[in-house]
Amino acid sequence: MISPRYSPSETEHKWYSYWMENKYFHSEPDKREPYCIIIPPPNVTGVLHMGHMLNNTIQDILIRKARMDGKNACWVPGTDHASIATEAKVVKMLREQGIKKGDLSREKFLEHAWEWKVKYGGIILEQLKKLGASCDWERTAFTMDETRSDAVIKVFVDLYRKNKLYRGKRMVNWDPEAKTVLSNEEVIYGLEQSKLYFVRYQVADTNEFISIATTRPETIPGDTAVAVHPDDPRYAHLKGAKVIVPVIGRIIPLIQDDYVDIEFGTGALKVTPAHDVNDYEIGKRHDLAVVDVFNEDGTMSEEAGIYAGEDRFIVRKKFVKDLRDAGHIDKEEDYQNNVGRSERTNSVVEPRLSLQWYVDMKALAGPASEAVANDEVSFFPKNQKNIYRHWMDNIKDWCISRQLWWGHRIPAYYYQEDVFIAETFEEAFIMAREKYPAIAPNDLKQDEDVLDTWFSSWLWPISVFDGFRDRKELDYYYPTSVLVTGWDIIFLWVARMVMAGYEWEGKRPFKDVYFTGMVRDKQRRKMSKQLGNSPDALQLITEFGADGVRFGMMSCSPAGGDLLFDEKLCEQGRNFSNKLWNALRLVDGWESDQKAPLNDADALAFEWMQQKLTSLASDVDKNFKEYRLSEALMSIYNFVWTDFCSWYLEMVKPAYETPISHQAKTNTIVLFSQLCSLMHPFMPFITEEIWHALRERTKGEDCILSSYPKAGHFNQAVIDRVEQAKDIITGIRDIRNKNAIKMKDELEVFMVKSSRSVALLDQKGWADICVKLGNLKNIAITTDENTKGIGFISGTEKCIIVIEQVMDIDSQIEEKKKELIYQRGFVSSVEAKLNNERFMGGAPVDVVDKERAKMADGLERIRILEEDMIRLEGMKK
RNA sequence: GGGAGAUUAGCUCAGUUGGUUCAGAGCACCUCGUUUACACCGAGGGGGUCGGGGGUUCGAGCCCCUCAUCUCCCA
Repeated sequence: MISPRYSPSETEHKWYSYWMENKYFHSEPDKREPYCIIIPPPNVTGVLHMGHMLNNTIQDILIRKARMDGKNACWVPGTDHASIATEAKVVKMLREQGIKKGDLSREKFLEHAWEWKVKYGGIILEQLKKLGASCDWERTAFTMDETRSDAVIKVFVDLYRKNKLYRGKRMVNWDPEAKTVLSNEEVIYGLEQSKLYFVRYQVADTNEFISIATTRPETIPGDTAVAVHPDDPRYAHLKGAKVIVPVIGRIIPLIQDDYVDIEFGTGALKVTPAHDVNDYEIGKRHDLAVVDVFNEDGTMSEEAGIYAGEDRFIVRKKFVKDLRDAGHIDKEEDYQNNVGRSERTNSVVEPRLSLQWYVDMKALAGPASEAVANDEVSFFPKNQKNIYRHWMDNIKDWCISRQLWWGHRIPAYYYQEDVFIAETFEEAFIMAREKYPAIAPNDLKQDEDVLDTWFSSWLWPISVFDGFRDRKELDYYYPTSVLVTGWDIIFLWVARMVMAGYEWEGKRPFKDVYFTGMVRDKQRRKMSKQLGNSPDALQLITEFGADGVRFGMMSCSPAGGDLLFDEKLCEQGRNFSNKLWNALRLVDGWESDQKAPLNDADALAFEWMQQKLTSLASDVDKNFKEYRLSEALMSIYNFVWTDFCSWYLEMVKPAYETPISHQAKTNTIVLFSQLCSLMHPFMPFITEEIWHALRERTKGEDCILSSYPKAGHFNQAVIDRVEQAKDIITGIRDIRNKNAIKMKDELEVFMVKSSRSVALLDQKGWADICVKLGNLKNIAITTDENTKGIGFISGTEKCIIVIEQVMDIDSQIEEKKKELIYQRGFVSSVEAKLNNERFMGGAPVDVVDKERAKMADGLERIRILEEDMIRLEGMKK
């Protein structure tokens, strides 16, 4: 006996192992059409969160569907090394053990880091298995493994030789806590409460003062000019003057520059070229000195001249006090300004001048921009195209060095003023020796920095196939079919992959990009660790089953739209699993009779289901093509729950302790199996379980490999006839409800004779279905429109239920009245159209014909309603 | 400051190139129900001036203008 509750945990484990043992997820190039997805590599430090669940469920759905479509499906999994995050984790771990990073050599530190990676780096991949992810695990890649590292180094050297990569001194975003540069994308700006200080600078050799406004008084020691707008009359007389930096005493020029905003503050600006991007530009224009007042950890430098070694924010307070004591503060105002913080460490980002490696993005952007513009790479949803184009049009060079140890060390080797770029030290040394014959190996120093993690992920579609060394697999799988990722990394990752694809392969890396939304909570807040509003992913799986969670994530996640997550969605998924499970219990419990022939009603019910299932498959197919997965899922859900369970199973269900015909049971199993196939990509575990429970399967005859139901022609007329039976049955049930007629009491129903009603009753099995589900004595044609009873309309057919006693006639008359008003409105609106010369002249013929049909139907319904009302009035007396 | 998008039932969203009175789905809600698959259920039902205003058209949820509100991206 099967349990009345579906319990997912054993089932899920059982089938995942089974699939793995049979190597169903593994792909090798062959003659079939490939369908390939590369996973957005999760961070090795990561644990499964809601975003991963959504994203990977989508990929799994697509890859399973492709597999069932007969394609050679390959989903390549892997992780990325996440320089900053991982290094931070390792440093923290070491600190807990009492080891300081600074005390370790680079080699020793990396040993610890690798140890950490081996121990914890695979967690997230194991978690994906719990979700049901059908990745080709034999292909698991890591951005820092040998193959991927080789690709990174090759690409660096290649770009350098092609002159698309350079080293330059630029203002960068500096994270003083991680002591590394950050890309623009890694800086998060937000409004913060701070203070605007008005500071007086004395004009040299006068008693005059000029006041500037600043939020960063601690950078005053780095001032090398004060700037005013050339058109500002307030300061015109100071042209060519010099001013004295307060407290510090340095004499600096007063300059005029268009950049200054006359309206802001006092209209005078302190210029600190070392610590502000705009000031740096001004400095270049006026040939100003650059005084760097900070160390790399955000403490004051020797050059600052004061408070050397103390933190910038502590110094801010101390220095303000000094200024105040010396009478240089005019006033202080509360002020809100945009502050950039490091995405990883949350420390305030410091603009800093430094020598870094850059990729010349303008040199790479052309084909990548073009490809998306002309849909060679198609974005879903489309609106991401604009965002992408805008970024491409305003592209900035990509700073790829990071001052860390965990990552790919930059293959740049320095000697004196020269740099040699080569894949290996040996090669670089040979190059160096050609120029400097006397050089010794120890004289050639490799760059201390590593490369940005994205500099390895942008190669992912190529490097996972070892494409920079061996074309065999690349030629088969590349370009990949679709990339599924969040829109938040469109620039960091997607755009750069497209660039890399064209740069090294001359081809798009993927055909489609499906951008998922962000997972948010019910209040639309992004899920985050800090807020603690993110449910434990694995806990959810335990509670609702992987299928239930997958259903929950997908049922409500429109393509590209944000997903407002609610556990209730998973609950709905679990309930759905249970519904399926009980449908299995029902069918499984049927005793079948080999000799009994298939009756007409069961035959019609089956025919109806088959036709409707083909229609459903057509919808699903269309939705898949447009990545409308949630719509595809919901249409299947409705079909299974309503059409299959509530209608079909009730139609064929045998009476108590009566066997069902063998054919009807077989038909039902065929239908149920097809539904399992349809649902399998969304809910892989329970469908595989039911598939096998329905009947014996031969070896290898598994749901995961079954053929996905295909779109095709279907007989709409058959569908419509049974749909009308459903409508009539619902009408009967409604009248039962309203008149308190028990389901047990059999009723007699007549349909007034018309060509349509006759055709319906001529359909074999049609009346039987109505009789069974409506619990009728009989349903038949009558020519007597005045048959005593209560009438209702189905489509344009008048039906009469023979009843002696009608409850609450007034409210039923009221209902008819409302319906009549509605129908009259309908008819008059159609009439207005038909009487409108311009409509008759302008509208296409088929539209006019439709209007005429609407008119006729409407008039018929009005006629029936009016008669019904008269009859009801008559029953009152 | 520049740009993009949104506004449809209590909530979350569909609504495909204007053409059934078109206003839909799921959830939530209300009434009834211990019929032998399932109360994680069954049957039935109610609910919206499609943000406001104007325009184009024979016809507008859909196209145009305008106002309001919100969200996001970039600086």
